[in-house]
Amino acid sequence: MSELSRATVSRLPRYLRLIEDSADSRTVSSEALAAAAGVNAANVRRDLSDLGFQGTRGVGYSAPALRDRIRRELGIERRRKVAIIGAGNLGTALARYSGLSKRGFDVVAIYDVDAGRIGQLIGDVKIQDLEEMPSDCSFGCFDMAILAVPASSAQPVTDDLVAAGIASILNFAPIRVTVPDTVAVRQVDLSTELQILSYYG
Amino acid sequence: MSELSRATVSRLPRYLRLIEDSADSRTVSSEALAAAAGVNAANVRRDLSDLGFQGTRGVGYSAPALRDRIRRELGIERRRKVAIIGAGNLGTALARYSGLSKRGFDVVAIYDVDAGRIGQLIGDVKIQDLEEMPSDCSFGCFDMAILAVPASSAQPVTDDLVAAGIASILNFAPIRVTVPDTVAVRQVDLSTELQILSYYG
DNA sequence: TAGATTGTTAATCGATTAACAATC
DNA sequence: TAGATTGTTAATCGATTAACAATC
Repeated sequence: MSELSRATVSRLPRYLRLIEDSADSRTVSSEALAAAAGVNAANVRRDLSDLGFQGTRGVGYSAPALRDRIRRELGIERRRKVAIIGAGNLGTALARYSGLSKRGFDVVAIYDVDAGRIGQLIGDVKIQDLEEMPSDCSFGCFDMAILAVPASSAQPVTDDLVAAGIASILNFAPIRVTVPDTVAVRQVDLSTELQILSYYG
Repeated sequence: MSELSRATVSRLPRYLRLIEDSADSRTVSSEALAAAAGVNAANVRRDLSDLGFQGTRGVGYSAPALRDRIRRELGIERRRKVAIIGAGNLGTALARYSGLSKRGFDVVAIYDVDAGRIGQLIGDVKIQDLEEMPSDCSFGCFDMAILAVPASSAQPVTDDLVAAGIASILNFAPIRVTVPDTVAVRQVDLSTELQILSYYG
């Protein structure tokens, strides 16, 4: 089985969202998916074809079957366990975001170094000492991490996560972190986003 | 003057960051820029050529001149004024991020609807009533907005911003907003990022 | 001159899209 | 059958890269 292109993978969540947000309809057309994702209908058909997912000519695609297929492809056919590192304003905001649960992700742990925060609850998750993070990760409590720490801590924390066997990292710290090829990373940088916007605005 | 490609624009902030973060060196090579941005050196040379920026063979590119050129291209040769809409955990985290100032952006206003928050200070900016936002925007107090509001408010607030003449919107609310073609928008969605990571992780 | 590095070309690669036969 | 919509091809478009002459 060949890999999906990066472009295709980046569109799958948009297709999934349309299906999940329109709970009732049995079928969905490439045209509808295209409109929701902001792409061309031929592009959608190509994407789903690459996925090995077949529709019915004259009818469309089975919405529940497509939902399951995309979830399986994305690896969220079972729920994923996520840890949030850093319980400052950003980490707290991310932890409180209830949409995560709806999309297949459970925040199972939150870590911080501040003794004043450790032990407090965010939702129903207790903030733990960051020192417990590596063993929890090694133990398989979670396999995805969201970095919401200061720039200075981002790389050291990343190194600890990698050593503990993390699979994926979403980095909100304002600095790029480096990892081995075995670990998937995405970086969200506020300044970069604003600079790109500034060009177009 | 033809437009830069989207791919080129998305790399300019990475080149700029390298130069800004290594304050002392007079020249920078395409090889160094490529390593920092994670791309091919030929790609860098093509990008800078598209920008109309010339280096010196055998030497490299003038770092200060390139910095100025990229800033000008991105529209941050003068500082940009940014408003943050929503003073919850996320908005507060974004407002407190001092890196913004270093990258050419000044947070000049923060708005919220919560009477308990209005009047409080974040850094040296006072949280204002959201009702004052449209007139402030029309008056030119800011021309970029960061949305850190709940999903249900994102589209209405966006509509108000558009009506008031906003140039660019960075949307952190977990929902896609629609705007006229005249307005630049970027959406940062936590669930989508995690779903893409989940595929690769 | 010798070494380094740009600027540009041509080739390649990857992604998008129009178009339409297939078929429900 | 008639209308709708997929699945796929071929064309096109956009972006990347190797290679190397130009030249500092």
